[in-house]
Amino acid sequence: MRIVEKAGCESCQHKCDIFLTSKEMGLEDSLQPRKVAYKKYEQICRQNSIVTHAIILCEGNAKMYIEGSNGKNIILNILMPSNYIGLLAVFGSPSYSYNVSALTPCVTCHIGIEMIKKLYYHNHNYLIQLNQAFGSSVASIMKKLLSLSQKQLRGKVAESLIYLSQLYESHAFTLTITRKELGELSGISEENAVRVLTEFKNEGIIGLHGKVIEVLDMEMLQKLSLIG
Amino acid sequence: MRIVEKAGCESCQHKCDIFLTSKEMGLEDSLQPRKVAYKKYEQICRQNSIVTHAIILCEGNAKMYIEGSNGKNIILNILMPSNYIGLLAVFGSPSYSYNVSALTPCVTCHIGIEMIKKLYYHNHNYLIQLNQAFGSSVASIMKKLLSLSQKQLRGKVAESLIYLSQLYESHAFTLTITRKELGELSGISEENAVRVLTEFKNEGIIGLHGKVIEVLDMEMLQKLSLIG
DNA sequence: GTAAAAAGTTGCTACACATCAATGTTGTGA
DNA sequence: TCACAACATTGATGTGTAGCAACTTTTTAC
Repeated sequence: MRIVEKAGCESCQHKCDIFLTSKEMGLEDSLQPRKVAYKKYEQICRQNSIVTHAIILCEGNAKMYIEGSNGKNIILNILMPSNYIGLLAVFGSPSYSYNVSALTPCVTCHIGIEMIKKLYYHNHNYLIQLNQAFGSSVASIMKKLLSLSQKQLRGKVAESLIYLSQLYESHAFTLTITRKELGELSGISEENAVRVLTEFKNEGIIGLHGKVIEVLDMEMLQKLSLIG
Repeated sequence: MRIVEKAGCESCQHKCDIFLTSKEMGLEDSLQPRKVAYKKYEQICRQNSIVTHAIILCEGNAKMYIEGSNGKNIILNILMPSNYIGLLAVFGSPSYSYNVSALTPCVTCHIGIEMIKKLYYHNHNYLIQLNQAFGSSVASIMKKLLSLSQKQLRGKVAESLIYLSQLYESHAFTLTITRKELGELSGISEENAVRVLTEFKNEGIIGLHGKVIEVLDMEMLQKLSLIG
């Protein structure tokens, strides 16, 4: 990781109004937000480490995941600009309860936790936005909980494909994750992720060419996801 | 459910300062908090229904659970006084993402969402408390996610027993849930919940007499939970 | 451009777990 | 107190899924 510029961060300005507000407040330089660049695979934040900044993803794709005691991971989310990264940890807990690492080269915006707290009181709209983002994260974790414990292979993969299709806002998309990671996103093994993808291709539900996936029969995917 | 008194609610006053604040603010009667009584098994809030009140559990035990499309449940938490019930939904989402129902007769305190929003701005300490409770809920859901997807029977049950022991703050406790619900709490079938309990008893890890469980070897439980 | 590493694919096997069934036990309401 | 329902327990069985191994394809790095 390297710091690319001290302040500015126009790319996430539209979202959170942090920068306008920070200017209004006339904050000293050391409290101003910073942009940081990460290489592919680099870890942006680590489970159990202390939260010192709120982080917003400005460019690139990242995965949010938790790792179990046996070394296997579960991917909770794929993060896109301009998602919050530090969000779930900022106010609730002093340390991260998950990892985030870069799937592609990424640029993030780091905002000191002290400044966030000032803004917290200064701008109520920002606060409500933060809480809403928080809430929808919880809802999506709940969904994953159900999916992992009750659905079987095909239902889990179907759900992941629907998720990815919504994430990329298109029926055709290029995966930024490997088959192993698709397995971790679905809570299944790499091998079974491959097997189910092949099945879906053979059944005409999806088109499959390496990392490029095209959803051909979304209705069927929805159905598969629902029945498990 | 029945409304037992219009305001007051001394039992949760120590926790959130809502009532002191509401008096300071001189709120009209219709906005004052209300106490509500529920019978055993009665549902306190329902998945997908609209959130109109923040709810605090004042007396009794309740289970927070989500239900899947196949009718099977996952119990997220056992709630004790004075846990928040509506918490995860209050600011994040307009509707509940889970169910809560009474395991024993319960008394709750309902606070109109409008009043919560007023308090939100009026008392910053309350706000921070709320966010911290929110955060620890998220952390516990993450833990469950890992447990469900990576541990096997004995590890899951061990984790549930540790959870219950901490919940009741004692090595010996009387379950307010059935074996089926212990299964739902652990993400396994009722039959296997029974089998593992019997195993643990035969191995001298726990004492077992119907609903009364005594943890005899907490260290072993911790170990079992960790290795999965 | 070539070698090495990473990612992807397929078949086979073992087993952990859910499910079914039968039966015993406890609790509850008339 | 009796009858019925809910809860608890144990054994037998089928199957969904992880893990292993062998192999091919793609990507990465020098």
